[in-house]
Parts: sequence; C-alpha cells; structure tokens
Amino acid sequence: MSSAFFAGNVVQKVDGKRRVSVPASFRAVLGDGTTFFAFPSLTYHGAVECRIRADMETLNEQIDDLDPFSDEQDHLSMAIFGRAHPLTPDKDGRVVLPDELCRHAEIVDNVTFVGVGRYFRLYDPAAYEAHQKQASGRAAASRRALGRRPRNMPGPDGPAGGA
Amino acid sequence: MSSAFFAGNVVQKVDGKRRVSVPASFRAVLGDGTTFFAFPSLTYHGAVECRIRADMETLNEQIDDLDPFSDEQDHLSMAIFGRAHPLTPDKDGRVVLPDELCRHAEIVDNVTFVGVGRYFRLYDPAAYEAHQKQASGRAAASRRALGRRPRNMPGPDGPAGGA
DNA sequence: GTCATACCCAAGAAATCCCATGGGATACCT
DNA sequence: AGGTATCCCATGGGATTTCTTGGGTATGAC
Repeated sequence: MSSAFFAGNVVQKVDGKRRVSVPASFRAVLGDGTTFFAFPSLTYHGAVECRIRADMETLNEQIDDLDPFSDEQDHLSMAIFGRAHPLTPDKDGRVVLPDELCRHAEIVDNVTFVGVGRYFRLYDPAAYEAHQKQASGRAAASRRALGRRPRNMPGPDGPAGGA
Repeated sequence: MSSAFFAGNVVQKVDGKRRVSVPASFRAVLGDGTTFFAFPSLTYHGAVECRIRADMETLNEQIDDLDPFSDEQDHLSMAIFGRAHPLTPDKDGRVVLPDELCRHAEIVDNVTFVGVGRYFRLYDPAAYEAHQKQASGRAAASRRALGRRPRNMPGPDGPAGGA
C-alpha cells in the first residue's frame, strides 16, 4: 500500500570523509537508521539510484524469473546487485558515499538528493539541473502517456478504496 | 472519506520568510496539518500544482506502469516527483514556499490560491488574472466537451459574469 | 602501526513554534 | 435596525528546536 514515497530535491554537502547528511525529509520516509541500497542507475547514466530493501527484493525476484544462465539475467544481477552498496544512516543521519558511486556520478563536494516516488536518486548538482531541465521540457508531451483522462485520480468510487 | 474538492480563489501574502497562510477554506478540505505536494504545473507553465498524497501515489502507480527504463517514464517522474515539494501547514496554517517554486511561478509577495476540483494551484496574482481571463474566453467553446450530463451549467452570460 | 569506519560533540544556520495584533465578518443585545 | 461584542483568520516578529556540517575520538581490520 502506501509504501515509501520520496519527493522533492535537496542539495547536501559531501565532506572530506565522503560523508553526507541524508535529508531529514527523506529520513522521515525511510525511518531512522534504516538501510537503503545505492547503485548506478540503469536509466540515466550519471545518477545513483537508492532503493529500500523491499524494492531490492522485488527486483531480485523479477530477475530470478528470467531465464537462468541467460545473458540478461547475468548482466542485470551483476549490474544491480554487484554494485549495490547498502548504506545505513548513522546517529546523525549521515552515510558515507562509496567511492565507486561518487566516481560514477561525478559527485565531488555536493550531492543533490532527488525524490522519484518509491525511490530516490543522487546527482551531481549541475548534472541534476541539466537532467531536470531536459525532463521537464519533455514531460508535458509525455503526460498524455498517462491516459487521455485529465482526471486520472480515483474518485470516491474509484479503484483506491474499493468499498 | 470522499475525495478532496477545492474551489474558489484567494490572494494571500508571502512574508519575508516566504511563509503563506493556506486559506482556511482549503485547510478545511485538506484537514489540519495534512501535507500536500506542490510542483510546477505541466499544463500551464507559470503555475504551481498542489495535490494531496493519495493523488500523488496514484500518479506514482500510473507512471510505474509505463515502460520501465523508458525516457517517458524517467522524464515524467523526474519532472513531477523530483520537483514536488511536500508542504505541511504549521499550527498557524502556514507553509513555506520553496524558492524553486516561487521562481518558477514568479511569486514574490502575493500568491493566489485557486481551487481546481480535486487539486489547487498557486499563481502570481497578476498571472492568475491573465490566465483566468483567457480561460474564461475559451470555456464557452470547450463547454460542449463535457457532454450533456450537467444540466445546470450556466450559459455564456451566466452568473460568472462581471465582477 | 596504519587505515578505514563508526561514534560523539559543538556551532551555525535554517525551519518551526508560539504569541500578539489588526481586520473583517458574524452573532448578539438593546 | 442599530450598534456592539465575539470569533475566526491572516500576518508579523521573536523564541526554540531541529538540521546540517565540521572536526575530534574510539573501535576494529589488516
């Protein structure tokens, strides 16, 4: 049901030890001291994707359902699980960003946390601005993909509540 | 629990801390201290769209149903969730408008809250006047798109007239 | 021992709360 | 009906708490 929901964007500093404060608003969604998993995004090269454990497990099942020994299965599990670092916020709400991920996303001394619904991403601030600009530009057109109905929300009798 | 319904328009002041009173009438619909999500409108550039959590989650599901890893999916979720700031009215019924949103809608020291049914929008007062004027002009023509279901629709010279 | 990781503490900045005031609208009393 | 007392809401400002962030200290691996 109402699993985690992340939204908004926040810029945080990365210190000399590669520590970063997970924004309080995100921590509130995660729950204090809850581990999440960070790995290079498959969708947008240059971002790090962060997901909660439940999502990782779902992903695992989906990949398991693929043909075992297939290249697909192998590649996906290597790309995701092989590079997924578990991160647990410390008592001050900070995590240490693995060097591999920083290099991947070219994160140096600032990170932008971006909520994307059930997961969030990490970007270099400049890269985020660029990607966001592009996404916003094209989103208006893509909006039709959501169905032709502007009223895409369930009503009182809608699918949400049932009875 | 019937779904939210927002109507009417109210101009509110934005103070030096970028605080704004959410109109009492809107708060009554939301429920006290209920957080809602504000993001740049995809349909009308220059407005901020505000939706309740349930709507955001529905939107999230719809976007999830799109092709995973597609640009479409990526752009929509970035444009909407990445810029959707959760706002929670404080005990005085006020929220702080994120700078990003103020800049987007060119909101400076006044905001117009506009009810649009299940959600509401924020405009710069002048921009609202302009948009409203234009919308009213086209509404008469678009009216037939509604079909003939609502029998009590005012005509072109209906009560919504002058001022 | 050296390096890496996790913990603790402190200070500045920012967000939140709390209270007081001004207006406008409504309810009430005469 | 006229006038007045109340209530509710919007708004300003100051006090408090929370968040972020820098640096120091312990724990443990190698």
